[in-house]
This record gives sequence, structure tokens and C-alpha cells, in this order.
Amino acid sequence: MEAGPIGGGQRDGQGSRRRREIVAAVQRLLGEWGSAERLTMRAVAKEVGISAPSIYLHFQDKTELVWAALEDRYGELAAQMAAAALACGDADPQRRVRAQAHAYCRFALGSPGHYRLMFEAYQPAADPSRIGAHPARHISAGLRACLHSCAENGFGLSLPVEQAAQTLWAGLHGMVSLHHSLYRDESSEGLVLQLADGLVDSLVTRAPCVPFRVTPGFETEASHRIRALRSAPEPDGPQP
Amino acid sequence: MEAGPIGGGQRDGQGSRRRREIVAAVQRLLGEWGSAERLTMRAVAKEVGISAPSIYLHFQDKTELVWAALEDRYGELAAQMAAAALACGDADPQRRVRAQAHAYCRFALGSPGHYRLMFEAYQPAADPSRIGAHPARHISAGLRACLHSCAENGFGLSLPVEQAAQTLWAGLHGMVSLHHSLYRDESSEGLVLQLADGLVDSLVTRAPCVPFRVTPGFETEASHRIRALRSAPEPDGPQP
DNA sequence: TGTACATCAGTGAACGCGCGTTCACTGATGTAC
DNA sequence: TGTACATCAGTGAACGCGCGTTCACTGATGTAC
Repeated sequence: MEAGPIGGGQRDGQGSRRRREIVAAVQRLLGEWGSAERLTMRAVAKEVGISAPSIYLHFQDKTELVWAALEDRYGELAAQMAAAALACGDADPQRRVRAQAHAYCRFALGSPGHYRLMFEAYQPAADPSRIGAHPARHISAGLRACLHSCAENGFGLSLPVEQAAQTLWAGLHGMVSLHHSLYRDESSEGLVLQLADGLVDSLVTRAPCVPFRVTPGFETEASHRIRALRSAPEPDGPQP
Repeated sequence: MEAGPIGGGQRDGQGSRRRREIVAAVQRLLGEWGSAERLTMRAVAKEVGISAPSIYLHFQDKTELVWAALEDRYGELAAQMAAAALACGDADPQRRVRAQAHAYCRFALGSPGHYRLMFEAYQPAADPSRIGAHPARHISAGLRACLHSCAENGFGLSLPVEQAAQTLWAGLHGMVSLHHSLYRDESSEGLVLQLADGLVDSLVTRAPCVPFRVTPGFETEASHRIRALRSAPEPDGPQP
């Protein structure tokens, strides 16, 4: 079909044009369907317009294909969050946090198929060496940086920055996850965004009139532990 | 095998003894495995010590079996949360909220197989008339009641009660859900409980020194919408 | 008491399906000489 | 120019597997007479 430079083959570093077509088909199917249950090799092949065995000319197995499709979605989500924060200008940093939270929720609500696959770990990691550096974890980095800038600009945080970022991420994830699982056809995007706003407001107060409520021993021990999570496994917890 | 009153059959209202054995086997398998992926009719039958077709003598299909197993787990979780709150005596209502949050997290972390099936909706509702009254939604009722009592006892809530309860539930769900999906072998129960404590502290302040931060229009409109969620579906949201 | 029958939990074998993946083969293209 | 060969994307058919579920049958038990 395609005339390539040598023997009909066409490679360009990251892969052939066909390889990119296959990944694009996966993105389309995940976008159309709300989940990954029906994402089969045959369905992907049909979407591309080729036979299922042809996929194996470009991907070793299904895991590699799915990860190829997901990997740039993590980057896309991070980019959307960064763009939303940037669109606020250098104004109120609390509004930047809100904007990032909104971007996170919009992505999750707009691409449930991608989101569930990205954060509910149906798929094993393609590269075992990546365990401990799961791309999902980089998502909270933007939130953390934004909360940090809040703290530096006179806003009060109800928790230490590290813990506030983890709490905010978990809260947003919980909101969209419950929306996907239980409220799918009843709740609305607006309602989720309102919940997200309330969470941000609870974590970032306009004036630090209430002093830090530091969980005893958290900053000295647990935040180190949380930081360590991003690179290394760890034994059991301090509070049995 | 069993001598029954008529023709060997043995029914006692809720089902035969064998029916209860099958449900117990499902509970055991969900407890042993961290998920429901391997929960097949053949696996359940093997655990009971019977053949797979025998299950169909007691359950119409797999959906009915799984729901029979899950239904009492919702009640069990609610009971554990209520018991934890009760164990605090009539002391500090903020501590009761914490105790409930801890009970929620402990249940989720201790029974990941059950929890994921309960709140991630792999399984379609057995009884379509139940849509809109999913048992998962009753879980937040205990949190709501506790937060209400906080507000009545001089504690400040950073959000209206209704919204605070939804936010707390979503936050706890997000924490345990991320733990299950991404941090399974790295994070610890203690760390999750610390995060939960921080969330509770952010929502329930010891003194109402900061006035209610009411999302504009939330109490007048959205809280009615949230209440309505518990019984009826609804159209689209106000903030597109 | 014995005999015929009804009831019902339980079984082994199999059905039909969809899945990821493999395999022998095709056919178009480019190279070597 | 023609001919033999190499390369490689792509294909139809099939494999092996596990799944939920069905079906004809068994065998133990209790009842009727």
C-alpha cells in the first residue's frame, strides 16, 4: 500500500505510520466507549481497517499496544492542567489550583475510557522496571507546585503542602471515580466541578487565620515517606 | 447428602443451606484475592466442593450470585462505621467522624476484592428497579449524620454539611482507590489513615473561626440537587 | 411389608462464544546482476 | 532490458483457552397405596 524507501518498509524513529494509525484507533475506541472492556485486538483491527494479526507486526502484544496508547494520555492530562493554570495568568494562585482541578475533572469526565484505564490499573505495567515510577504519579506534581506557590503567596493551607497535594489528588480522583461508577447518568459535570471547588477551598484558605493543623509527626516522618513513594518501595506503616 | 423434610429439599426462607455455603465461598474468594477478575462460576464451585452447574440450582445467573454476596457487605461496612462511631462514646463529634473515616478505610484496605466490586461497578445491577437507590449511596449517610452533629456542637465545617459529606466520601474513596490501583505494595494502612485524618481536619475545624465558605448558589440549588440524586435521575448541570 | 412413583440436589459432558495469539502463505516492491 | 531473489506488510484460517450456561441423566430420599 505504502511506497517506502526500502522494500516497502517505512520506519521513522518512533514507529511506522501504520503503528501510529493503530494507536490512534485505540484512542478513538477508548474515547467512544466509556470503558476498556470491549477493547479487543479484533476491535482495534476493525477500527483501523486491517486484520487482527497485522497488529502484531507493530506491537509485541496487547499490553504494549495499550501502554503505547496510554502513555501520551498522561502527558496530555498534565499538559491540559498546566495550560489551565497558565490561562489564569499570574493572578490569585488559589484560582490556579482551581483551574488545575477543573482541568483534571474535565479530562476524567470527558474521557472516561482513558481515565479508568490510566488510574484503575486494569492493565499490568508493560515495563516492569517502571514500577515505582508509574506515570500517573507525575500528575500530582502540578498540583503540588501550585499549592506550594499558594503557601508562598500568603494563602493558608489546612495541611502541609505535600499532604495537601496528595489529599487534593485523591479527592478529585474519588469524585470522578464515583461519578463514573455510580452517578454516571445522573450527576453532571457542573456538580463535580462544584465539589472540586469546595475541596480546593477547604485546603486553601484565603487567609491563614487558622494555624497549620499538622498531623502530629506527619511533616517529620510521613512526608518523607510520601516523597520516598515516588522512587522506592517501603515496608509497613507506623500506625498499626 | 442432606435429609430434608420433603423429598430431600431444605428451604428456610432466605434459601437453602447450600445457597449460604455458596455465598460464603464467594466471600472467601473475594477476601483471598484482591480483585474479582478470577471470580468464575467454576472457581466458586471448586471452593464449595461441588460442580459448577450445581450453582444454578440456587442462583439464576452469575449476577444474582455476586449481588447476593455483595448485598450484605454494604450492610457490614455501614455497621462497622456505626460501631466505630459508637465506640467513641458521646465525646468529641470530630473524633466520631475520624473513627468513621478510619472504619471506612480499614474495610476498603482489608477487603479490596469486596470493596472494588462494591464501588467500581464491574457488575451490573441485578435488579434494574434498584437503579437510583444503589446501596453504595447509603454509606455516606453515616458520615453526613456525624458531620451534622459536628455542626450542631460548635464545630466549624469548611463546607455545607451536604457538600462536606460528599467531599469526605469522595476523598476517602479516592485515597483507598489510589492505594489499591497504584500504591498497593508500597503504601501502608497507616499512611492512608493519616491522609484521611488530614481530610477530616480540613473539613471539620475545631472552632468556626473562618466563616462558612459557601460556594455561591450551592446551598440554594446544588444541595437540593444532591439530595435529589438519592431518589431520582436529573438533567444536565448548571455550569457548562 | 413391598412396590411404584414423585421430587430434587447434583453431575459429566458439551455447547457456543470471544479472546489473544500463531502460522503458513500471498503479493507488492525494490535490488542485484 | 529481463530475470531471479530479498524484504516485508498483510491475510485467512486456525489453535488453545476459559468463560457462562445448558442438558440429559443419576441417585438418594420420601410418599402413596
